[in-house]
This record gives sequence, C-alpha cells and structure tokens, in this order.
Amino acid sequence: MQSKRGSENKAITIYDIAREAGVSPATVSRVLTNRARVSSGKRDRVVEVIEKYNFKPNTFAKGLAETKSKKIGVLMADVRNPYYASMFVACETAARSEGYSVILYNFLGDVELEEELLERLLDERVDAIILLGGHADELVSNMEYVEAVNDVMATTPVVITGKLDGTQCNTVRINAMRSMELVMEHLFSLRHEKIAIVGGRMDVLSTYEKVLKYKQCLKERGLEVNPDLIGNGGKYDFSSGYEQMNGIFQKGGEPTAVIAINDFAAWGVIRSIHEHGLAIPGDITLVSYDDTYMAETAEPKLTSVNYNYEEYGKALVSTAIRLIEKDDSVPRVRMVEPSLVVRESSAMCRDREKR
Amino acid sequence: MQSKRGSENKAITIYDIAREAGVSPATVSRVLTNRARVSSGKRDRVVEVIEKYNFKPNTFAKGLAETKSKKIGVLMADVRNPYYASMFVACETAARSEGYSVILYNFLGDVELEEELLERLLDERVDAIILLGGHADELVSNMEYVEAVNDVMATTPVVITGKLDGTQCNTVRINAMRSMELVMEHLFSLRHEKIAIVGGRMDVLSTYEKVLKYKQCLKERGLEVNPDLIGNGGKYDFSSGYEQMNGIFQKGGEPTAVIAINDFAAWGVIRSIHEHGLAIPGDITLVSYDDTYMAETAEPKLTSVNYNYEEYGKALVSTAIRLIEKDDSVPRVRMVEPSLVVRESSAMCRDREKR
DNA sequence: ATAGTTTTTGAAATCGCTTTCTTGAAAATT
DNA sequence: AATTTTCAAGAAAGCGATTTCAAAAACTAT
Repeated sequence: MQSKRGSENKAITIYDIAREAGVSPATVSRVLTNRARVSSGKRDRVVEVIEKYNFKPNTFAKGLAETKSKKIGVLMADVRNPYYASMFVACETAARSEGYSVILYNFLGDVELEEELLERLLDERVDAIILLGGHADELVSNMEYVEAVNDVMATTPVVITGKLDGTQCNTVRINAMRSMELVMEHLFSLRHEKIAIVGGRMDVLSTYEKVLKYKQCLKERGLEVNPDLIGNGGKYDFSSGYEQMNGIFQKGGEPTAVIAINDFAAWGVIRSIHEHGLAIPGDITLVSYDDTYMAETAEPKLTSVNYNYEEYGKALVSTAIRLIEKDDSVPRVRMVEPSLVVRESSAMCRDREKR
Repeated sequence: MQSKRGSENKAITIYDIAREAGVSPATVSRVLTNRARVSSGKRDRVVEVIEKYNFKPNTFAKGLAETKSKKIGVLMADVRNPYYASMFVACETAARSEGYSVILYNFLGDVELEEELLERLLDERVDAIILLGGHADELVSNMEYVEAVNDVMATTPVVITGKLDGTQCNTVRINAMRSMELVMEHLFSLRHEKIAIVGGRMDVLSTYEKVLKYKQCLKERGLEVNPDLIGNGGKYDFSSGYEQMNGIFQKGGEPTAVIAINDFAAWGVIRSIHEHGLAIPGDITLVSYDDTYMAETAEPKLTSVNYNYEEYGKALVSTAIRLIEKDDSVPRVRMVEPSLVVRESSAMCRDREKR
C-alpha cells in the first residue's frame, strides 16, 4: 500500500489540540500566537500536545483570520543573472529570520509579463512587494507601470531599488555616484587617465548616474571626456561588453583602463581585449561592478565594486516589514554603501610608468 | 494625503459582487470556479461586476475551503549556482502555465537548514514539493532525511531529481550514463585517449554514474583506466576544478582531454591549464556539463552537455501536478535526455595527429 | 394542461484560525 | 472583611471562499 495519504489522515486542528489539552481553542490560539497571557500550567499542557502531534496551524485559516500572509513578493528580471540571484538569497535569508517567506517571480525581460506578474503577486496576497530592477529602475518612469504600481500600493507596500516617479514607493538604493567615485579614485591612484566605460543602458538610473559621475570625476581632474571611450548602449550581458569593447578598439580608442558595468559585461570585455592581443592588467586595467562570483572566477580575477548583498537584502526586507507593520519611522530613501574589492585585474598604468 | 490604504478600502468580497450582481454568493463562486453551470444571463452579469471592481478572490479563503494552495515548493542548495537558477526558472515558467506558483527555498549547503526548510514548506501548505539535488541526490541516502521525507509524503507528494532509497518519491532524472556516453563518443571521435575527469563528489548519484560510465567506455575501447587522471573528490565549484586539475598535473598525468563535472569546475580547469602554459583546445580539449551561460561565456567557449532545462522543468512540474491530482498514470521514474553542444574547447587530439 | 425531469439557484454549513466580549476567579485595595 | 481591580479563559462571531442540499424554475413528454 502507498503511504497513508488522505482518508484517516484528517488534518489535525486547533480544536483537536484544545480537546486533548483540556482547554478552549482560544487558549491554544493564544499560546500559538503568544499575543496574550496564558497561565503557565495550561500553556505547558498545550505546548506538550502540540509537540506530541507536531501540529502546524493551517496557513490559510491563519491568513484568513489575520489578513496577513507573512510573505513578501519579489519581482525581478531573471535570477539566472548572478547579481539578482545574490539579491534574492539575501532577501530570502533576511526574510526568514524575521518570520517571513519570499515568493519570487521572474519576468525574464518580458515587459508585459512584468506587469502581469505584479498583479499576480497581489493575488498571492503577499504583505509587501520588492521590485528589483525592471521598470522601477529606469530613468524615465513608464507611465503605465507607474499607474499599476500605484494601484498596488493602495493595498500593499512596495519597495524598489531605483526610482519610480509619480509613486510614493520606498527605496533602498546603492549609492551609485559613490560607487563610481570609488572606481575612479582607484584608477587615478594607479595613474590611469584614458579610461573607458563599457556596457549598460543609459536609460537605467544607476548606469546613468555612474556615467554622470564618471564624466564629473574626469573633469575634476582636468581630463577631457572622450566620447570614443564611452560604450554604453548595450545591456548587461557578455555580448554587450564584448561588442562595446570591440567598438572602442575600432574607433581607435586606446584606453589604459576599462570600467565594465557589471561582471557579466566584464567577461565580454576580457574576451575582446584578449582577442586584440592585449593583456590584463599588463596592457589594460579592468574594473567592474557587482562583485558576484563571476568576478572571482574570471581570469584574471576582477577588481569589482561590492554591494554587500547581505546588508542590501536586510535593508530591503526590513523596510518592507516596517511598512507592513505601519511603522512610520521608515525613511523613504535608504542608501547602501558600496566598497571596492581589488583583485588581479587592476594595475599601475604602464604608459605613465614608461615616462 | 497618502494613498487610500486601510479604512474605507475594506477588501471587496464575493458577497459584494453577489449583491451588486443581484445573485447569491454561491452563484458568484460558481462562475469563478467554473465548476457548475450558470445561466448565461447571470454569468454575464457577474463577470461584468467582477471586472468592474477587478475583483480577485481571496487566496486564503479559497485555500481554506479547497485545501489546495496551487503552490509548488522547490527546495534547492543555492540559486546562485546558474544550474539551479536555470532549473528554477524552468520550473517557474512551467508551473505558471499550469496555474501554479512556485515557492523557492535555498538551504545554502546547510544540512540542518535543508531539513528545517522541508518542514517549512509543509507549513506553507504547498501542494507538492520538488527536491532539486541536496540529500535527495546522494548515493547513500541519509536515513534521517529519508524519514523526514517519508513524513512529508504522508500529506504532500514529493518529486526528486535523484534518488532517495526507502521512499516512494517520484523521480525525474537526467540520463547521466547517456550523458557520459555522449561525451566519450565525442572525445573518441577526436582521437583522444588520455582523458581526465575532474570535479564533483562520488557520493552524488549523477557524478557516480558518470564516472562509472567513463570507466566503462574506456574499457570498452580497450583503454586502461588511469587513476591519476581521475580528480573527483572536490565539489562543483571553481576551486574544485582548479585544484583537482592542478593535482592531475602534479601527479604527472598528461591528459589530452579533460571532462569537467560542470561549467563551474571547467572554469577552474581552464585557469589551471592556462597557468601551466597550455592552450585549449590546442594542447588540451575540455568538455563540461550543464551548458549554462558560463559555457558560452568561457574563453574558449566550452563544449558542454545540455539538459534542456525547459523540458526538465516541465517534466518535474507536470509530474508534481499529476501527483497532486492523484493521476495514477504517473511513471515513477522519468528520464530527461541530454545532448552535446560542441563549441570551441574541443578539438582533434594533437598527439595522434603528430604520428 | 399536467405530471415528471432536468437545471439553476440560494441558504446555510464548512474550512481552521483569531479575536472580541463576557464571566468568574484571583489579587489588590481600603 | 468587603469592595474594587486585574487577569485568565471560554463562547461565539468573524475572515471569505466552496459546497451540499433542497427549493424553484425551466423544459419534456404525455
């Protein structure tokens, strides 16, 4: 015979526990939720019976009664991207330690799906929604999406990682300007002056800010901005890095250092540089963003900007939870500070040394 | 003022719809579930009102009444591993198209957490559980875990990707033997004979089977098995590949081809080979498993065994759903057939050419 | 037109928990 | 010792769907 599924296996409820412990269901509920005092005698009795049967309160009933699911929805483009995977794991871990669980939806770059899944998360009755990237990270907010998010916010708090004009979303962001500052300081300290920047879309807030800061840093140092060294216009993957870097070589740009918008793009850059017969960091220094395992796995190991995913996830989740609990001390915008992890891919500028 | 949260925003229910449409709640339920006939007049009226308010039935109430959550739990080691990420996305997509959603838990290599999360999934009242890897993939099943899974199976169907002796779990597996056969055939056709195998743990079923087949193929071709060319004993990450490959070089093994247990390990192998001043595929051919984006991104691009994640995910999810629906035509073991994607990292054996 | 069927429909019970309201007992106050 | 205050614990009313059961309505057949 199969296992004892169904039939006699009638799920055990709070009433069963109550009967066996000789108390009322209300009392059982009280020890379960720990929201009211129960005399230690009865409490012990109840706990004992609960353990005896390994009783777990029914989530549906609980959710129905409390109108809370203890779930946070996370909507992102694609967990297969290690950056997002890291963010998810960080959120999951943070959420679990607060008694929440996480529902993950990937829209896989499909704009329509993104909106549909937002709706779906609402169906799931999540208590809050975290929007990682996607529309909520674009420089010019998509009107339709803003409307959808506003609808959502009528019932469910939303936390984003970028910005979404026309909404009152709370935000936990990486300090993108600062992250570029770190990179530029590092490169300047290595005497680099011909610095290229590769990958990413200018209509994404964080990228926009990085490029802004990049130009600003150059100017501050009295260096001119060479448009031939700016290869934004792709995406965040391998081929963007590869193609944009090829483009820079083609235009005759001769950078001594390259900033890749993320580790993915950096890999593309590596390939392009190698195909042009140059070495890293011998001929060209490479620095990237995100510091996923890809940075450590690349050859050479990449100097990369680290976001401290654990902290980022915690900040995101704790903001969400405070919003759920109507804690009005929540700051509307929180920043996560980046740090630079220096590895093998960056070195002193050769051109300068030769002088 | 903030958005209209709370207060007057009293969630709209099936009763509200019923009142406005001039029917009973039962009728609304009937059009919602589509499980009983409703006269087209009333149906239209109800649908109209539902759309007017964009009404979504409360999941908790529905779950409570139906004792079904329409959720599938997925337990895995770590989505940050691209292989698992691909599996998850495949499952998510397959599940969505069947009206299910997926809850993902990562135990991050923590054995105790693995068991705890299994319990937690049960709390979530998922309708079925998919165990990707972990204990349910080990050669010698962990007794304690088997017991835990058996407890789970009393209420919830479980689908695994490996094996778990002492349980009646349904299985959807990759044909590991066949996958090694593909690789060996490929290598033999390129005239390789000194073939190393690197990475992975022998106590993991799929790895065990691969190594078994590896030896078998060698013998069938009249070649001897050289233990110095077998570098299993690590894990599935970069450093395992790197260290095991270094070990092979140290022992004086001079393979003309290397099989890496996954793309991750392959990356380590690449580094080791390069550090030894050798070229791929010039001096050594490299073939790996999983065919994640890492295979396509590596330098050189890796020949890798592809599992067709989409199909795999579909098989996993459809098995789970049929189990949920007590469809007893479900085969206990299903196989997913692998295929070999040949890229830049494999080439004709030089040693042989020289002759 | 009438009796017999088949469909539609609504009332009410149910799913399992939380919570308000009430009561009775215990503790504190005078 | 009498009275007020505090507190533990039970009864019962939700929470918002589904579903059974029985009545009403709509057809069929005679």
